[in-house]
Amino acid sequence: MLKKSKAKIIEAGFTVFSANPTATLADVAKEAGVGRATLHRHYAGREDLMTALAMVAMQELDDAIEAATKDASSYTEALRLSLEVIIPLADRQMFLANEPLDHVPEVLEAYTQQLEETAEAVEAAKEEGGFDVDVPTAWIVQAIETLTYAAWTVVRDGDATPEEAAALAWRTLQSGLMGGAK
Amino acid sequence: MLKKSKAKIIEAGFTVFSANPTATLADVAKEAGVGRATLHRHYAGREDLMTALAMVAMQELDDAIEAATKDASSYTEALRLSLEVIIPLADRQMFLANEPLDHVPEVLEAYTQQLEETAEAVEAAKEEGGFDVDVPTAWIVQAIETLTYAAWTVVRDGDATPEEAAALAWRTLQSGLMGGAK
DNA sequence: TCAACATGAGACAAAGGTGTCTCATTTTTT
DNA sequence: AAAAAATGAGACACCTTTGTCTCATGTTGA
Repeated sequence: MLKKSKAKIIEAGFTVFSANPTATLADVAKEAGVGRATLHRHYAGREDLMTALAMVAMQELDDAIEAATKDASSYTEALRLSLEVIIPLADRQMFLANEPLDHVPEVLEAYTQQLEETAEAVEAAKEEGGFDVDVPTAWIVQAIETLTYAAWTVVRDGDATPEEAAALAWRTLQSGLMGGAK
Repeated sequence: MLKKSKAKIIEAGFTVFSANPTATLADVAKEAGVGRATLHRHYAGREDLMTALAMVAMQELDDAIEAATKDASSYTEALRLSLEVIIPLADRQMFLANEPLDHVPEVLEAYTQQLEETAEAVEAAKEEGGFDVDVPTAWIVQAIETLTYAAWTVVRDGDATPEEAAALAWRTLQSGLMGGAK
């Protein structure tokens, strides 16, 4: 049952650290229904576990985006579809953002590549007319990331359904929230 | 020199915790050029210090917004001006977001009130036609918050000046980033 | 100058988290 | 059934952080 224990620990890690980023390894082990020693048998320490969680989270993101954009009709549409599928995954990512994992080459590389892929998609969308070429790509990438987070929070707070939140985030990105006349 | 010590500790708190949210009180004391015992004389413990930091940060925000919107011509314009002045203050706020301070009544109340004030301003701006009345206020508030954060990050990363970032954030909110023809 | 107060430095104990190890038990594989 | 592997539980030492206390020094204000 080696695989199962590792999987249970990872899943517990997401659950526990999402709720409390400073939770202890004992908390994680308990949530996983596993002895503390067993956790250490699979992951050398806290940083090891965090690294594993980060890698899993990023892989999940990759997979979800890959699946969602498989048959997108354009880069712009691919970005919209990505936004949609990323929202439910946000809670598996957010607690990692504040984890100082930049010094782990493995994580840094994967993260950097993810950002680059987004940037490339944005540039491609620009050529399609999906985004204004005069707006810096760095800004568009940041806006996508943070609006995804915003969408996740309003869903979490019960202020919108995932579909509604995705639509709002995309609209904000594309055409903003301006109203008509009074 | 009582006042000065407290002030130095607070300032050091912002500096140190911004760089590393899990820094120790010894780190803060050192940065403040103050003995660790002195820190404890002014703030009972870590949570006390964090609470003080949160209150100061929120007060700064209030003051900045108050000053910036003093002679705004409309609620919509007031929101734009607020966005502008908030961006440089973001680094004094962000590290507090991940601090579990909800159980401190003092902080919770101030934070709640701040959100409410923003929501009220948004509703007022809606009536002016600044925002579409069909877009939920909760979304607009979240979008303002997260785009402010986005603006702060691009400035931090050297990808834009504060003025550029503020303009980009506001444009995103108002009319989005859509491009014209290819 | 003198008294009150604030401070720095260091010692100290307490608490919590971490990592390691052992041993008995359970589970899996052969 | 027997061997091998994985696990749970607990004990243990180690380290860091925290909070308290004391004492000598420095600063402020009367």
